[in-house]
Amino acid sequence: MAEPHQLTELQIAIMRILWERKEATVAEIHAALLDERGLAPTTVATLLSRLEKRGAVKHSTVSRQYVYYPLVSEADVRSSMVADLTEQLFAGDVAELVSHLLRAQDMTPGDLEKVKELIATHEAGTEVSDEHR
Amino acid sequence: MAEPHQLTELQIAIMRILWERKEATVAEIHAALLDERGLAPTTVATLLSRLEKRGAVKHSTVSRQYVYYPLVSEADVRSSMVADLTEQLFAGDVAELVSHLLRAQDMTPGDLEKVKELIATHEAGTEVSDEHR
DNA sequence: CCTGTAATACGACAACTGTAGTTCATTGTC
DNA sequence: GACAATGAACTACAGTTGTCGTATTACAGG
Repeated sequence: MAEPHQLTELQIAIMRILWERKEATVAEIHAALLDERGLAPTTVATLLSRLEKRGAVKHSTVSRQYVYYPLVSEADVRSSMVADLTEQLFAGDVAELVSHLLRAQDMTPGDLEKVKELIATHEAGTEVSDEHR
Repeated sequence: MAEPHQLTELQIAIMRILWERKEATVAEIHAALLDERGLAPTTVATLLSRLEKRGAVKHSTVSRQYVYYPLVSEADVRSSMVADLTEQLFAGDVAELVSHLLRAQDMTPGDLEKVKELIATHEAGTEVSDEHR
């Protein structure tokens, strides 16, 4: 059984819908994906079965329709996948990843601003709780 | 023809060796991977052929041995894969990725220090004309 | 009851990946 | 010149993924 935290693009697309709505029927998910991808309803159903088989989602039955909901959280998947990427491409060095983000044109000046704020907030948060102990 | 910039774990492991050494024979790559993975020499050869087929590496022949070298740079692969991950899991928002890094236990205090330095250096480097590295 | 319809279950197929065995060609040695 | 060793080419196979078509089942109406 494959890691339920390592997902492919399409699988993530499906999970994203589930994460947003907390739960959804096959038909709903199919409808949500119709715009960008022209998938057949059965295709979506197959994907969901497979995701269930490996523990990423689960379903309950409501009047002959399956209602799926996520078993793994978005945060878990993010953590897992970011960690893997960091491990594989940056030898596990998170700072190197950020360095890449800065160096490559990946980060816009706006992003940079936001990041600086994030760091400030983050430090304030951790520092305060530390020092007020 | 699959994107030569989207690589799997094993493929990256091979590319990493090539990136480090600039070039290597099949035997060398096999030797380098022997410790962690117990791959047969033919397995490594197969992987390299496939990587060549899709344009990630190329080889020249030196006295009946293939010497492979990378066609895609580590920076390219990093950019491509980080961008994809950001797109899929963070709706393309780089700041959100960093935010995740901060929030999750992914980043150690040491990493945070390094990141702050990186940002400082980065800003110094981009506003004034700059030096070279 | 009978039947059409809406949903799921099941099976298929092509690509790609990880993994390796087997065959074939080249070349250094007696 | 025949032979063994070395290295590449080719073939294979199972597992996962993306994609569906078809079979089956259950339920609402008549």
